[in-house]
Amino acid sequence: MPGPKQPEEERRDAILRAAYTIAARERLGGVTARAVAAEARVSSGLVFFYFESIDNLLVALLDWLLGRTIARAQRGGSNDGVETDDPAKRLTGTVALAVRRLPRERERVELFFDYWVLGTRHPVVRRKIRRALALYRESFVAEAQAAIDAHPDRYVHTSAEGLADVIASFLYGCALQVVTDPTRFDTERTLATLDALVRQPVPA
Amino acid sequence: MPGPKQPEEERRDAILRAAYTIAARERLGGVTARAVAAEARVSSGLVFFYFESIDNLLVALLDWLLGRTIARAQRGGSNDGVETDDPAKRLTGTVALAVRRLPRERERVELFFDYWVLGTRHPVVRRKIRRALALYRESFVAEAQAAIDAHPDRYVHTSAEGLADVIASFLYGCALQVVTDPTRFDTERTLATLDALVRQPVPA
DNA sequence: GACTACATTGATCAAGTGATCAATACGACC
DNA sequence: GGTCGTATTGATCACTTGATCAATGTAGTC
Repeated sequence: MPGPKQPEEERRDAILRAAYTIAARERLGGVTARAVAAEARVSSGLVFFYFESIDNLLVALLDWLLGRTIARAQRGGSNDGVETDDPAKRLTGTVALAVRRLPRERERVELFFDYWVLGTRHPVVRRKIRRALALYRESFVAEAQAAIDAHPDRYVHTSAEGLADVIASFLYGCALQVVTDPTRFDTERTLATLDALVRQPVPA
Repeated sequence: MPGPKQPEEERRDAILRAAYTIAARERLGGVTARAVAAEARVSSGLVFFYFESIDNLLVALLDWLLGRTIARAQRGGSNDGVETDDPAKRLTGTVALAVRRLPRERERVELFFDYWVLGTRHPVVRRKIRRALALYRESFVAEAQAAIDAHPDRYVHTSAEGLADVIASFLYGCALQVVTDPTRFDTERTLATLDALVRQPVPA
């Protein structure tokens, strides 16, 4: 029974939400035209009517995903930290926040890795993934610079970009471990260790 | 023209090597029965004769890959570092070695991430990947323990396992960045930053 | 040379995929 | 109420995939 049913509500969004539902359940491999159509209670042809190709749908889903994840990461990233006047403490606090958020974000982190693999064949996806990683990295540059400025004697020959890079590496690795083996990864132990590692003892 | 051609040379290994050739060129997604058979100059049926299923072939390839990569990592991991009597310097030297090795190992690291993603759907692969990651992590425990013992005042409430965890996270993140954007990632800058971050100034 | 055990082939099947498209139904406008 | 543009359907095509299997070739044995 063809014909427009709810032209007002954005049918496109409904399909996109259905795609996310499936992706959250069965990962990217489960996102097929038929599966999305079934989930959205829609014919398979309509998926192509709105997105033209499955690749386009996947890219749109990635955009949607990045919009939500990055927005949330930045919202809780720079400003929401613990109130401190010590830039170093502030930076470690930001890192701690990011690590603690990982277990909750597991679903999206998994999808992100899926897209990372997809990006090896899909240039558009690859570009978007790179850009997202770069944005995440750069979100630490400002606080890193402040920390460097506060302890110039310690960070000789160190740039804020380099420091942000190290932080990003650490966080990506934590994300990997969280997704790989959530029960094994001990968030607080890792943070305590990190703290001991970078702690600067006050000169007596 | 059926019939055994070179029964002496292990045909199985030839197929496995062909699978690796394709995987190195087009990643795991390119490893299909027909592609492997063509690369090995063999009929597609023979692939199933030796491996029964493509999943089995992929698992065998993963084993082969892990055997080579882990063996190499352990060979150059603990013993081959710079000669130092300071355990902390020795540990950072080991980490530096691991990071510097990444760009050369890029091909295999990429495949490893492919398998990591595959493991989310494939229990056997998942188990093997987890085990490989655990082995890699544990390869730092001994040196971490030595570093802690040498500076017990610094690493209060810090375990060797926790320290190895942090090191592993950092290295996994570096690996991700190397394969994502090899031209951007600055190995030496990252190492210098890491050094400044964990450097302990001698008390005046 | 016949026989047997094994290796090897390639056509073939079933399942699933993305994509196309003629047919149709609905809403709006005159 | 006709007709026109847009949504929507579902059957259908072309293609790729993993897997199967009867047929066929080869080496070794007696």
